[in-house]
Amino acid sequence: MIRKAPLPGELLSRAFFETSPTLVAPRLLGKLLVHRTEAGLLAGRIVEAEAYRGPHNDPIDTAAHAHRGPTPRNQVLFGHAGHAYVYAIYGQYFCMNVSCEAKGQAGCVLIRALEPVYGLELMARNRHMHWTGSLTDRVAAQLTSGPGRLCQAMAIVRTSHNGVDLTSRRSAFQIRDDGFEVSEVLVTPRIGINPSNPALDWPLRWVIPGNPCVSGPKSLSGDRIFIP
DNA sequence: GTGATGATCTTCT
DNA sequence: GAAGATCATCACG
Repeated sequence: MIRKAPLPGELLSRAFFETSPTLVAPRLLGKLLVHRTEAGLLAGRIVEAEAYRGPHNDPIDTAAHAHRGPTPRNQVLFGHAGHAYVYAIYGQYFCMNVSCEAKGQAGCVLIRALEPVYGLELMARNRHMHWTGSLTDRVAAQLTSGPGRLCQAMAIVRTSHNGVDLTSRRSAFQIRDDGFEVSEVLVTPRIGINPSNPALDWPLRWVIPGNPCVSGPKSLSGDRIFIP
């Protein structure tokens, strides 16, 4: 029988995600988002993530899709943890989240940026970019810096991936730990929140400092946190 | 490098 | 009917 090549690292368990997104988001930094496609293996290291809290918290996170309770769009967020929540935004892009918390409670982590690791040429094709064969910092950022860009590069679309269990061995779409260690992260407010939103300044965005693929304004400041 | 603008369409009110 | 967890492009300094 034909045996598929082993995927890098170890699959993250559901327990990893069955807690507050404010704990999950920083822990996801350095992990691999992996997508096994017909055209080849795609994978990127998570370098930026944001937490969106469920409506059971006080005060309510009014920037979160789940803040008014379940709707047809956000129902995945109220199910089991570790599932992909993929939605369309601004008519032409997708954003990819991982559901957190126990079943019945919402909460998720938005994956905002990756550092490309596997399938670079295919990522470039997905992004309609010319592939030169060398991965400069600039090219890496053009591939997967930003939630819309990384979905395009990783071939993530709502119709195929919304609701997929990222913790299943059978899934072509997973998050894995290849042992990469992150010693220091930066916390900042989230990107793209409406200025009139009370949650505008909540420090719920985590990045790997200095990574070329981190999105958003470089001027955005935050606090450094050292992970023991 | 930074900042403004338009594209484009789904979702919820 | 309005807003939106964005991006590419263009002007400007």
